[in-house]
Amino acid sequence: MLLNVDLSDQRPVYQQLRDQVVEAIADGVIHEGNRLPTTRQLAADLAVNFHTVAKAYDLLRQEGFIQVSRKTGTAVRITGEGPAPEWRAGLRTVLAEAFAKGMPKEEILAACREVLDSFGASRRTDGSLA
Amino acid sequence: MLLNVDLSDQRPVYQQLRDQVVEAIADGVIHEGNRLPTTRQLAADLAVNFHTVAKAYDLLRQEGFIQVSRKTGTAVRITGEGPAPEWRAGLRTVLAEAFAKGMPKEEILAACREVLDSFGASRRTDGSLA
Amino acid sequence: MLLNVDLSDQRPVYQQLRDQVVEAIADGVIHEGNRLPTTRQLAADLAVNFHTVAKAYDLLRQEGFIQVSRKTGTAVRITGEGPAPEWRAGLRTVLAEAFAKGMPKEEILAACREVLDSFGASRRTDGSLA
Amino acid sequence: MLLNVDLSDQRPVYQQLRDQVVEAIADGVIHEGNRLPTTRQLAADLAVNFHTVAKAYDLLRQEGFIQVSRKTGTAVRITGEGPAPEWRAGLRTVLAEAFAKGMPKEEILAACREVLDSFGASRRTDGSLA
DNA sequence: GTGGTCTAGACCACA
DNA sequence: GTGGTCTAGACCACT
Repeated sequence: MLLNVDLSDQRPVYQQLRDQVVEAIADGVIHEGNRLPTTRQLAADLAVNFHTVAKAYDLLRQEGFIQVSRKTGTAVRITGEGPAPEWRAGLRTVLAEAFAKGMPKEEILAACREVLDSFGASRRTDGSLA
Repeated sequence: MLLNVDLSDQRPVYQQLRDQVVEAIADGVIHEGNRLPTTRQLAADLAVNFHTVAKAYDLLRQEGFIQVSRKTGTAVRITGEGPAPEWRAGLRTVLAEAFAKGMPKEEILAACREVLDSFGASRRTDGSLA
Repeated sequence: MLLNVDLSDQRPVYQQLRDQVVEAIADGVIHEGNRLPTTRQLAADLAVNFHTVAKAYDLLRQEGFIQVSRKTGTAVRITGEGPAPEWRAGLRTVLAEAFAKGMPKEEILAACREVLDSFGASRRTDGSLA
Repeated sequence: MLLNVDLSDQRPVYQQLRDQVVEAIADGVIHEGNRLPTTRQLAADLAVNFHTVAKAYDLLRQEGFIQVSRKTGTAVRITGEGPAPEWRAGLRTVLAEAFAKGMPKEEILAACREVLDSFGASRRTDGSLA
């Protein structure tokens, strides 16, 4: 079960799914060309409304993380174009939260390094997502 | 005009204000003990309802960034306790967004370093926030 | 009618509702997973504004007593993490009130025991809260 | 400095003063007949408005903890009549907070015992309060 | 004069 | 149909 829904999470369900797919790509758990389950399939597995899954997929498509085709379904797509320009604003806010709470810059940077080190390490064979 | 509202932003207004105050603290633009404008004053300056400002202030108070007193109004408060444990999850998501888009780890780390370098540097003389 | 509002009470209405829900959980009248009425429904039943009920629910959510989901509404959540550290300060004040009024320590302790004995005993069949 | 004011505390200042006096009586730090500072004196020491101190004293007087005389000033008064009937409601709420958070009854009772044990032990010679 | 509470009602996001 | 956001305005508590 790679994707899951936490109802106690503040984020909307579609956002949770979107974030988990992005992190799964970063982790290397899913790769370029891997196919994602159909919206109805994933919705059934997670016991959520399929419109919710569709919204998450649509968001991922707009952001360029996946490619949707009527014939071949939904597939992961690595573009290499880098994040959108707004990305830095989000990074700035997250880092500011820690620094404004008194966390030293070196520790924040160390945390970033640790997180980055955890990316691109995992591999899985079956490619199932849920 | 340190604080401002962008209606085209998808974030709620109170969240924008919260984020801007946190970044202003990280930037060193406002410091321990500095007073923030009164809810009604800031609301008037930004042309939003005072309840919206009050919600932003309440959120900042819950997070420990400010101290609200009926006597002295609202003041910045530096705790030095570090960010909440959930903070790392948010950091992970943000960094994953860049890495999944093909941005190299070194570049991501460089971006983090740049953002951190921009903190704690600014100073302003008048202390006005809006 | 499990929840009710007393306008002559000095506590704000949202605090009364919060306290009553906490006591209802302690009493065992409502359990893990039980759904609370919707904010607008409860507001209508109690003849208060739905924002007031929403504030009570938001407080309970912050404290970890309930879980709010756009999907399933509001549900009771038992965490088992124990009270916040500040809890002892509140306990101390309450006990001091009795002791400073001359109530003997054994009697105070007996009162605590009685109150605790009354918890976790009740059960109700219909599950209606208001 | 027996009494002090914490602006970051959620409680109003007059309530903080009232609680501290009650706890000081329970602790045995101040006794029957001890005189409290004048409102103006205490207000000056704590750097608060003297109306605030007057409000705290008035509350304590209404509750029977102190006696106010134009001639002899304000003095502590132990009545031995026990707490007001509403006291149990407050106790119930505090204990419910812990039990609803999963704290075992024995632990709650142990906490009550510890707090009670801490009462009536202290003594001070000079009787100064602030 | 500050923040807090409550009301009333509109509109939106989410599922 | 649920909760969330925002507006508008009244009144109160506290200092």
